Amino acid sequence: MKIDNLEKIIQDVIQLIYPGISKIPDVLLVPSPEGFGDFSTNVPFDLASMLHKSPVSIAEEILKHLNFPYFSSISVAKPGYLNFSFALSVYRDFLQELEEKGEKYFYKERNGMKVQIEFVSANPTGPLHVGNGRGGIIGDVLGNLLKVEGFDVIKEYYVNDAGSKMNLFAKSIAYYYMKKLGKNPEPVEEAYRGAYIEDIATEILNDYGDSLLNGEGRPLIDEIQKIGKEKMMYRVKESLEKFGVAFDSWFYESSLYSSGEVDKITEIFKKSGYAYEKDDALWFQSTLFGDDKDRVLVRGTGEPTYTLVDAAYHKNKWDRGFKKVIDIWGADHFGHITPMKALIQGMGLPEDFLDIIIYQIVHLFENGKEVMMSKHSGTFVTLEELVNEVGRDAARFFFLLKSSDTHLNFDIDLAKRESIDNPVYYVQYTYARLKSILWKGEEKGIRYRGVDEADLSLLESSDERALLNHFMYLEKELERVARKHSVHRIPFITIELCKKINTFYQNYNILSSEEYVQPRLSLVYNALNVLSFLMNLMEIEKKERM
RNA sequence: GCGCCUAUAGCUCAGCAGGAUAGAGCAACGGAUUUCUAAUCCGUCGGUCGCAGGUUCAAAUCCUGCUAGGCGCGCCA
Repeated sequence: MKIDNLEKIIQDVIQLIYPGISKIPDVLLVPSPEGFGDFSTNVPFDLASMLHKSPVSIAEEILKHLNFPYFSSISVAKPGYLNFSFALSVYRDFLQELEEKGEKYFYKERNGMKVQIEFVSANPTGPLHVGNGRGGIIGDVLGNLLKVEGFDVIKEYYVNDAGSKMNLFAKSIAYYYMKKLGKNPEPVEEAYRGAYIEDIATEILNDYGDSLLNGEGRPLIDEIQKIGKEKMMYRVKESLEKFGVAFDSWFYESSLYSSGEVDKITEIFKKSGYAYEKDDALWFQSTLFGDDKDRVLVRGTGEPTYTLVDAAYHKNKWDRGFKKVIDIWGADHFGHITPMKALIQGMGLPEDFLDIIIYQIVHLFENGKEVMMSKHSGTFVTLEELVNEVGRDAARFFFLLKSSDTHLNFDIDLAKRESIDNPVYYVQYTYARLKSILWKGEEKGIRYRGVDEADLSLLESSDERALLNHFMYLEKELERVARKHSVHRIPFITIELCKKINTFYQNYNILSSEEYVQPRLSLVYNALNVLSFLMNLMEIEKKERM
């Protein structure tokens, strides 16, 4: 028995009592405040205005008709709430299923809908910085969650390996390459300056000697761009691996040129009637779709803009069969939302095809001062440095813990200092504690025999009941998190669960509680199921011992 | 100037499909351990939910107007 089913039952009863109501409001069962039973609904309030009756009288009317064995008690509270205490059979059914399926309990049936999540997608012109880590964890965990919710999810990294930034990157490397070969290259304007640029130049020199010099000019730059990109992507992938973010797919911007898709999309826009020529450029009439100005698709020079290529990319996503794509962008890309959504419509794709999650900027602080970061100047803290500093699990947890709408102030000193009492350790510790109960039980010859042999009626304390209710409510909560893409709720939910587990742990010595052993072990056993599921969702390491 | 994000306890932040006394962690103070992991637990202290209006039986949550901070407004990506 799930909460959903109980909600449905209540809703059906309301339909029976008030057949005249055209649209019955959704019955939502939410955890009750302490002392008001297990779950509550405020449906009587919604009905009150429709029926022109007081919420309390409606609640009482509903109460009269709710003769179901699922509720051990139902009561009406002051302004008009309906409070429910669940019968033990509800928990028993639930635990039976949870024990049988384990973590799979939370996985919904596949719904056949293909969803693509595109994130990080940093230009391969430098190492990933801490901001990329934030986008990375949001996409990674959202992808995991959507898989749980039954979607076919692809996590994709869009490699912006075409365009002027890439060219500048190559020139920046070429400068050092030539210099090391005793040439006297012209300094590059606006060059990338990080130490990695010179490192890559050195590597190229070691790998290829002066052989690239033969055809100076374009071919040299082209060659260096190709090699530099590979070397950079190697580093990017390495950083992501250390951070624990894995992609299913790496999509290269350059492939859109070589496949002819960029040209094709240009034709599509020309035929669409939404494009026009002005000042030698091709413009997209995005103002028709709510933009405040039209956008250039093809420059006067004949080169496509990023805007056009991104349109081609999203068309490609659609052609691959995705029914929903979720792009995760840093706040500095905010301005691209309206044009992008306009492009989607301009190409005749459904408006709701694309969701965009914007995460606010990450500010780094060290020694009480903000660290100014810029890829161009080469002064920034890389994701890899951060992971090395605070550890993979702590870094993931820390980034995940804040709503994407909130600016994230990352105090490096605090992160280092907190690494010892970081909430992630609390969660891991809780897991290890539960594990140890089972081990110690084995040693003593006490083994959990399954919920069928546990007398759940002995679980009468509020600590124990709170755990059961938390288990039951998780599924509903995750649905909401998935719908709203608010993955930062997951660590909070996990911490709340751990808090309840630890209170329970502290208040009862489970292994020496005699007739209570089996029912209490059912809580331990299933808490492990639930906690393990949540940690896997976030991909936080489960330590058996700490 | 326009658009978006943010403003909740000393600090870092949850809560915002409107609902019961506004929550957590850290910090401060006081307790709990012959016991399954004290990396724990319990308690105390601490809040005009940025300001002012409005809608509602009910507003931290919705609407309007302000204020402060951030981000964005390229034939860059």
